[in-house]
Amino acid sequence: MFSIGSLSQKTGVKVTTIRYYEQIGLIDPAIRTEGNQRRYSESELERLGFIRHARELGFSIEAIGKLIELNQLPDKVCAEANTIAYKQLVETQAKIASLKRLETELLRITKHCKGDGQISDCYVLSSLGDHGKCISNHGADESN
Amino acid sequence: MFSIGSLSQKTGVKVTTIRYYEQIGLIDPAIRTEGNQRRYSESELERLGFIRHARELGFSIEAIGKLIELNQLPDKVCAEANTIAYKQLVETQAKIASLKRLETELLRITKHCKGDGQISDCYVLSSLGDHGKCISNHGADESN
DNA sequence: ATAATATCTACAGTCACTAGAGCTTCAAGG
DNA sequence: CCTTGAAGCTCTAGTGACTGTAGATATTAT
Repeated sequence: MFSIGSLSQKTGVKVTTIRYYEQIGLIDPAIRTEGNQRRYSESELERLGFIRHARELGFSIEAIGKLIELNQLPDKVCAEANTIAYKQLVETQAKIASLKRLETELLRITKHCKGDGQISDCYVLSSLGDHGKCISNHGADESN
Repeated sequence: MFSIGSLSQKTGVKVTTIRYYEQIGLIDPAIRTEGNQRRYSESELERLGFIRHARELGFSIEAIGKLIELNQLPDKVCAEANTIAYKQLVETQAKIASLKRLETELLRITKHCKGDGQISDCYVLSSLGDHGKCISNHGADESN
Protein backbone atom coordinates (compact mmCIF):
# COMPACT_ATOMS: atom_id res chain seq x y z
CA MET A 1 0.00 0.00 0.00
CA PHE A 2 1.24 3.45 -0.87
CA SER A 3 0.80 6.78 0.86
CA ILE A 4 -0.35 9.67 -1.26
CA GLY A 5 3.15 11.14 -1.34
CA SER A 6 4.55 7.81 -2.43
CA LEU A 7 1.91 7.47 -5.13
CA SER A 8 2.65 11.02 -6.27
CA GLN A 9 6.33 10.23 -6.57
CA LYS A 10 5.78 6.99 -8.47
CA THR A 11 3.29 8.45 -10.95
CA GLY A 12 4.45 12.03 -11.29
CA VAL A 13 0.96 13.21 -10.41
CA LYS A 14 1.01 15.84 -7.66
CA VAL A 15 -0.55 15.19 -4.27
CA THR A 16 -3.04 18.00 -4.71
CA THR A 17 -3.94 16.67 -8.13
CA ILE A 18 -4.52 13.18 -6.75
CA ARG A 19 -6.87 14.65 -4.15
CA TYR A 20 -8.53 16.67 -6.88
CA TYR A 21 -9.08 13.56 -8.97
CA GLU A 22 -10.69 11.85 -5.98
CA GLN A 23 -12.88 14.86 -5.38
CA ILE A 24 -14.18 14.96 -8.92
CA GLY A 25 -14.68 11.19 -8.96
CA LEU A 26 -12.06 10.31 -11.52
CA ILE A 27 -10.55 7.90 -9.01
CA ASP A 28 -12.29 6.09 -6.20
CA PRO A 29 -12.01 7.42 -2.66
CA ALA A 30 -8.98 5.84 -1.06
CA ILE A 31 -9.15 3.60 1.97
CA ARG A 32 -7.89 5.34 5.09
CA THR A 33 -5.60 4.50 8.01
CA GLU A 34 -6.69 5.00 11.60
CA GLY A 35 -5.00 8.38 11.32
CA ASN A 36 -7.23 9.21 8.31
CA GLN A 37 -4.42 9.01 5.78
CA ARG A 38 -5.05 7.65 2.32
CA ARG A 39 -3.54 4.37 1.24
CA TYR A 40 -3.39 3.10 -2.33
CA SER A 41 -3.00 -0.34 -3.88
CA GLU A 42 -0.84 -1.43 -6.79
CA SER A 43 -3.85 -1.45 -9.09
CA GLU A 44 -4.71 2.10 -8.07
CA LEU A 45 -1.14 3.03 -8.89
CA GLU A 46 -1.63 1.58 -12.36
CA ARG A 47 -4.93 3.42 -12.77
CA LEU A 48 -3.30 6.73 -11.95
CA GLY A 49 -0.50 5.97 -14.38
CA PHE A 50 -3.12 5.43 -17.08
CA ILE A 51 -4.72 8.73 -16.20
CA ARG A 52 -1.46 10.60 -16.29
CA HIS A 53 -0.52 9.09 -19.60
CA ALA A 54 -3.85 10.04 -21.12
CA ARG A 55 -3.58 13.57 -19.74
CA GLU A 56 -0.17 13.92 -21.29
CA LEU A 57 -1.70 12.94 -24.60
CA GLY A 58 -4.20 15.73 -24.18
CA PHE A 59 -7.31 13.73 -23.33
CA SER A 60 -9.76 15.71 -21.23
CA ILE A 61 -10.78 14.52 -17.79
CA GLU A 62 -14.17 13.66 -19.21
CA ALA A 63 -12.72 11.56 -22.00
CA ILE A 64 -10.46 9.77 -19.56
CA GLY A 65 -13.44 9.00 -17.38
CA LYS A 66 -15.10 7.38 -20.36
CA LEU A 67 -12.03 5.36 -21.23
CA ILE A 68 -11.85 4.11 -17.66
CA GLU A 69 -15.49 3.05 -17.81
CA LEU A 70 -14.87 1.23 -21.05
CA ASN A 71 -11.95 -0.53 -19.46
CA GLN A 72 -14.33 -2.01 -16.90
CA LEU A 73 -16.42 -3.66 -19.61
CA PRO A 74 -14.15 -6.20 -21.28
CA ASP A 75 -16.92 -7.55 -23.52
CA LYS A 76 -17.71 -4.23 -25.01
CA VAL A 77 -16.56 -3.40 -28.51
CA CYS A 78 -13.69 -0.95 -28.56
CA ALA A 79 -15.05 1.36 -31.25
CA GLU A 80 -15.78 3.96 -28.64
CA ALA A 81 -12.26 4.00 -27.29
CA ASN A 82 -11.02 4.39 -30.80
CA THR A 83 -13.42 7.23 -31.46
CA ILE A 84 -12.21 9.06 -28.37
CA ALA A 85 -8.59 8.61 -29.38
CA TYR A 86 -9.23 9.57 -32.98
CA LYS A 87 -11.06 12.71 -31.92
CA GLN A 88 -8.08 13.62 -29.80
CA LEU A 89 -5.82 13.11 -32.77
CA VAL A 90 -7.90 15.38 -34.96
CA GLU A 91 -7.97 18.09 -32.30
CA THR A 92 -4.22 17.85 -31.87
CA GLN A 93 -3.70 18.24 -35.59
CA ALA A 94 -5.99 21.25 -35.71
CA LYS A 95 -4.11 22.85 -32.85
CA ILE A 96 -0.81 22.26 -34.60
CA ALA A 97 -2.11 23.88 -37.77
CA SER A 98 -3.36 26.85 -35.82
CA LEU A 99 -0.10 27.30 -33.96
CA LYS A 100 1.81 27.06 -37.20
CA ARG A 101 -0.12 30.02 -38.52
CA LEU A 102 0.65 31.94 -35.35
CA GLU A 103 4.31 31.06 -35.70
CA THR A 104 4.38 32.42 -39.22
CA GLU A 105 3.06 35.76 -38.08
CA LEU A 106 5.25 35.98 -35.03
CA LEU A 107 8.30 35.20 -37.17
CA ARG A 108 7.36 37.94 -39.58
CA ILE A 109 6.76 40.40 -36.78
CA THR A 110 9.90 39.68 -34.81
CA LYS A 111 12.34 39.49 -37.67
CA HIS A 112 11.63 43.05 -38.71
CA CYS A 113 12.51 44.46 -35.35
CA LYS A 114 16.08 44.78 -34.17
CA GLY A 115 14.90 46.17 -30.88
CA ASP A 116 16.86 49.35 -31.15
CA GLY A 117 14.26 51.61 -32.75
CA GLN A 118 11.86 53.87 -30.97
CA ILE A 119 8.45 52.80 -29.88
CA SER A 120 6.98 55.27 -32.31
CA ASP A 121 8.52 53.22 -35.13
CA CYS A 122 8.06 49.83 -33.55
CA TYR A 123 7.17 47.12 -36.00
CA VAL A 124 5.91 44.78 -33.31
CA LEU A 125 3.44 47.30 -32.02
CA SER A 126 2.36 48.59 -35.39
CA SER A 127 1.84 45.04 -36.62
CA LEU A 128 -0.35 44.24 -33.67
CA GLY A 129 -2.30 47.40 -34.38
CA ASP A 130 -2.86 46.44 -37.97
CA HIS A 131 -4.10 42.98 -38.81
CA GLY A 132 -3.93 43.89 -42.48
CA LYS A 133 -0.19 43.31 -42.43
CA CYS A 134 -0.70 39.65 -41.62
CA ILE A 135 0.17 37.15 -44.32
CA SER A 136 -1.44 34.21 -42.61
CA ASN A 137 -5.06 34.27 -41.59
CA HIS A 138 -4.27 33.54 -37.98
CA GLY A 139 -7.60 34.45 -36.51
CA ALA A 140 -8.33 32.45 -33.39
CA ASP A 141 -10.01 29.16 -34.15
CA GLU A 142 -13.45 30.22 -35.21
CA SER A 143 -14.91 27.08 -33.74
CA ASN A 144 -16.19 28.98 -30.75
CA MET B 1 -19.31 56.91 -30.30
CA PHE B 2 -20.10 53.20 -30.14
CA SER B 3 -22.24 51.20 -27.78
CA ILE B 4 -20.69 48.09 -26.30
CA GLY B 5 -22.66 45.88 -28.63
CA SER B 6 -21.52 47.92 -31.60
CA LEU B 7 -17.93 47.74 -30.42
CA SER B 8 -18.29 44.00 -29.93
CA GLN B 9 -19.56 43.57 -33.45
CA LYS B 10 -16.82 45.69 -35.00
CA THR B 11 -13.98 44.04 -33.13
CA GLY B 12 -15.20 40.48 -32.71
CA VAL B 13 -14.62 40.75 -28.97
CA LYS B 14 -17.66 39.65 -26.98
CA VAL B 15 -19.60 42.08 -24.80
CA THR B 16 -18.84 40.13 -21.66
CA THR B 17 -15.16 40.04 -22.60
CA ILE B 18 -15.09 43.81 -23.11
CA ARG B 19 -16.60 44.27 -19.67
CA TYR B 20 -14.07 41.82 -18.32
CA TYR B 21 -11.20 43.74 -19.88
CA GLU B 22 -12.47 46.92 -18.26
CA GLN B 23 -12.78 45.15 -14.93
CA ILE B 24 -9.20 43.88 -14.97
CA GLY B 25 -7.92 47.25 -16.14
CA LEU B 26 -6.76 46.23 -19.59
CA ILE B 27 -8.92 48.98 -21.05
CA ASP B 28 -9.97 52.23 -19.44
CA PRO B 29 -13.41 52.54 -17.92
CA ALA B 30 -15.77 53.79 -20.60
CA ILE B 31 -17.60 57.06 -20.39
CA ARG B 32 -21.29 56.58 -19.65
CA THR B 33 -24.59 57.93 -20.94
CA GLU B 34 -27.20 59.32 -18.59
CA GLY B 35 -28.66 55.83 -18.67
CA ASN B 36 -25.33 54.41 -17.50
CA GLN B 37 -24.51 52.77 -20.79
CA ARG B 38 -20.94 52.63 -22.00
CA ARG B 39 -19.86 54.60 -25.04
CA TYR B 40 -16.59 54.12 -26.88
CA SER B 41 -14.55 56.32 -29.21
CA GLU B 42 -12.81 55.43 -32.46
CA SER B 43 -9.46 55.27 -30.67
CA GLU B 44 -10.89 52.87 -28.12
CA LEU B 45 -12.11 50.77 -31.01
CA GLU B 46 -8.57 50.66 -32.36
CA ARG B 47 -7.20 49.79 -28.94
CA LEU B 48 -9.55 46.83 -28.63
CA GLY B 49 -8.60 45.71 -32.12
CA PHE B 50 -4.97 45.70 -31.01
CA ILE B 51 -5.85 43.64 -28.00
CA ARG B 52 -7.81 41.14 -29.97
CA HIS B 53 -5.05 40.76 -32.51
CA ALA B 54 -2.49 40.18 -29.79
CA ARG B 55 -4.74 37.66 -28.07
CA GLU B 56 -5.12 35.78 -31.31
CA LEU B 57 -1.35 35.60 -31.52
CA GLY B 58 -1.29 34.03 -28.09
CA PHE B 59 -0.01 36.94 -26.04
CA SER B 60 -1.15 36.81 -22.43
CA ILE B 61 -3.24 39.56 -20.96
CA GLU B 62 -0.22 40.61 -18.92
CA ALA B 63 2.01 40.85 -21.96
CA ILE B 64 -0.63 42.82 -23.82
CA GLY B 65 -0.88 45.22 -20.90
CA LYS B 66 2.87 45.80 -21.18
CA LEU B 67 2.70 46.34 -24.91
CA ILE B 68 -0.04 48.90 -24.41
CA GLU B 69 2.08 50.74 -21.84
CA LEU B 70 5.00 50.77 -24.20
CA ASN B 71 2.77 52.19 -26.89
CA GLN B 72 2.11 55.19 -24.64
CA LEU B 73 5.84 56.00 -24.46
CA PRO B 74 6.88 56.90 -27.99
CA ASP B 75 10.41 57.84 -26.99
CA LYS B 76 11.15 54.54 -25.37
CA VAL B 77 13.32 52.01 -27.14
CA CYS B 78 11.33 49.11 -28.56
CA ALA B 79 13.60 46.35 -27.33
CA GLU B 80 11.04 45.39 -24.76
CA ALA B 81 8.26 45.01 -27.26
CA ASN B 82 10.55 42.84 -29.30
CA THR B 83 11.42 40.74 -26.29
CA ILE B 84 7.79 40.15 -25.53
CA ALA B 85 7.07 39.16 -29.12
CA TYR B 86 10.12 36.95 -29.35
CA LYS B 87 9.24 35.18 -26.15
CA GLN B 88 5.82 34.51 -27.56
CA LEU B 89 7.40 33.08 -30.68
CA VAL B 90 9.61 30.73 -28.67
CA GLU B 91 6.66 29.54 -26.62
CA THR B 92 4.62 28.94 -29.73
CA GLN B 93 7.41 26.90 -31.25
CA ALA B 94 7.77 24.84 -28.09
CA LYS B 95 4.07 24.17 -28.08
CA ILE B 96 4.16 23.06 -31.68
CA ALA B 97 7.01 20.66 -30.95
CA SER B 98 5.14 19.24 -28.00
CA LEU B 99 1.95 18.77 -29.96
CA LYS B 100 3.88 17.09 -32.77
CA ARG B 101 5.08 14.50 -30.32
CA LEU B 102 1.55 13.95 -29.12
CA GLU B 103 0.37 13.59 -32.70
CA THR B 104 2.97 10.91 -33.33
CA GLU B 105 1.72 8.85 -30.43
CA LEU B 106 -1.92 9.35 -31.17
CA LEU B 107 -1.33 8.30 -34.78
CA ARG B 108 0.41 5.16 -33.60
CA ILE B 109 -2.33 4.36 -31.14
CA THR B 110 -5.25 4.97 -33.46
CA LYS B 111 -3.91 3.25 -36.52
CA HIS B 112 -3.66 -0.07 -34.75
CA CYS B 113 -7.28 -0.11 -33.77
CA LYS B 114 -10.01 -0.88 -36.24
CA GLY B 115 -12.61 -0.36 -33.58
CA ASP B 116 -14.14 -3.78 -33.95
CA GLY B 117 -12.18 -5.68 -31.34
CA GLN B 118 -13.17 -6.19 -27.74
CA ILE B 119 -12.25 -3.88 -24.98
CA SER B 120 -10.15 -6.64 -23.48
CA ASP B 121 -7.95 -6.50 -26.58
CA CYS B 122 -8.16 -2.75 -27.15
CA TYR B 123 -4.97 -1.23 -28.36
CA VAL B 124 -6.02 2.27 -27.39
CA LEU B 125 -6.62 1.31 -23.80
CA SER B 126 -3.62 -0.94 -23.47
CA SER B 127 -1.40 1.76 -24.94
CA LEU B 128 -2.66 4.30 -22.46
CA GLY B 129 -1.99 1.82 -19.72
CA ASP B 130 1.56 1.26 -20.82
CA HIS B 131 3.76 4.25 -21.52
CA GLY B 132 6.53 1.87 -22.50
CA LYS B 133 4.91 1.37 -25.86
CA CYS B 134 5.41 5.02 -26.76
CA ILE B 135 7.96 5.79 -29.46
CA SER B 136 8.01 9.48 -28.79
CA ASN B 137 8.84 10.85 -25.39
CA HIS B 138 5.62 12.81 -25.17
CA GLY B 139 5.70 13.56 -21.46
CA ALA B 140 3.93 16.77 -20.72
CA ASP B 141 6.17 19.79 -20.95
CA GLU B 142 8.36 19.39 -17.93
CA SER B 143 8.63 23.12 -17.60
CA ASN B 144 6.11 23.15 -14.81
C1' DA C 1 10.54 12.53 24.01
C1' DT C 2 11.23 15.84 20.45
C1' DA C 3 11.68 17.63 15.98
C1' DA C 4 10.98 17.22 11.29
C1' DT C 5 8.23 15.65 7.72
C1' DA C 6 4.03 14.09 5.75
C1' DT C 7 -0.78 14.29 5.61
C1' DC C 8 -5.39 16.17 6.37
C1' DT C 9 -9.58 19.49 5.13
C1' DA C 10 -11.42 23.71 3.69
C1' DC C 11 -11.25 27.39 0.95
C1' DA C 12 -9.73 30.29 -2.47
C1' DG C 13 -6.74 31.38 -6.37
C1' DT C 14 -4.91 30.75 -11.41
C1' DC C 15 -6.15 32.27 -16.49
C1' DA C 16 -9.21 34.02 -19.68
C1' DC C 17 -13.09 34.13 -20.11
C1' DT C 18 -18.49 32.97 -19.82
C1' DA C 19 -23.26 32.64 -18.29
C1' DG C 20 -27.39 33.89 -16.05
C1' DA C 21 -30.51 36.32 -12.80
C1' DG C 22 -32.93 40.32 -12.22
C1' DC C 23 -33.11 44.82 -13.23
C1' DT C 24 -32.99 49.39 -16.31
C1' DT C 25 -32.58 51.80 -20.71
C1' DC C 26 -33.24 52.41 -25.47
C1' DA C 27 -35.30 52.13 -29.95
C1' DA C 28 -38.83 50.87 -33.05
C1' DG C 29 -43.52 50.25 -34.25
C1' DG C 30 -48.51 50.83 -33.70
C1' DC D 1 -47.99 58.27 -26.32
C1' DC D 2 -47.68 53.45 -25.20
C1' DT D 3 -46.01 48.89 -25.77
C1' DT D 4 -42.77 45.56 -26.84
C1' DG D 5 -38.58 43.62 -27.71
C1' DA D 6 -33.79 44.26 -27.82
C1' DA D 7 -29.82 46.02 -25.67
C1' DG D 8 -27.53 47.25 -21.68
C1' DC D 9 -26.43 47.11 -16.61
C1' DT D 10 -24.29 44.83 -12.13
C1' DC D 11 -23.35 40.99 -9.47
C1' DT D 12 -22.14 36.48 -8.76
C1' DA D 13 -20.65 32.21 -9.85
C1' DG D 14 -19.08 28.81 -13.16
C1' DT D 15 -15.65 26.67 -16.76
C1' DG D 16 -11.41 23.23 -16.89
C1' DA D 17 -7.60 21.47 -14.74
C1' DC D 18 -5.40 22.23 -11.60
C1' DT D 19 -2.69 24.80 -7.45
C1' DG D 20 -1.63 26.94 -3.05
C1' DT D 21 -2.09 27.95 1.82
C1' DA D 22 -3.64 28.10 6.63
C1' DG D 23 -4.15 25.58 10.54
C1' DA D 24 -4.47 21.32 12.27
C1' DT D 25 -3.19 16.12 12.96
C1' DA D 26 -0.41 11.96 12.07
C1' DT D 27 3.84 9.71 11.09
C1' DT D 28 8.68 9.09 10.97
C1' DA D 29 13.36 9.86 12.30
C1' DT D 30 16.69 11.12 15.79
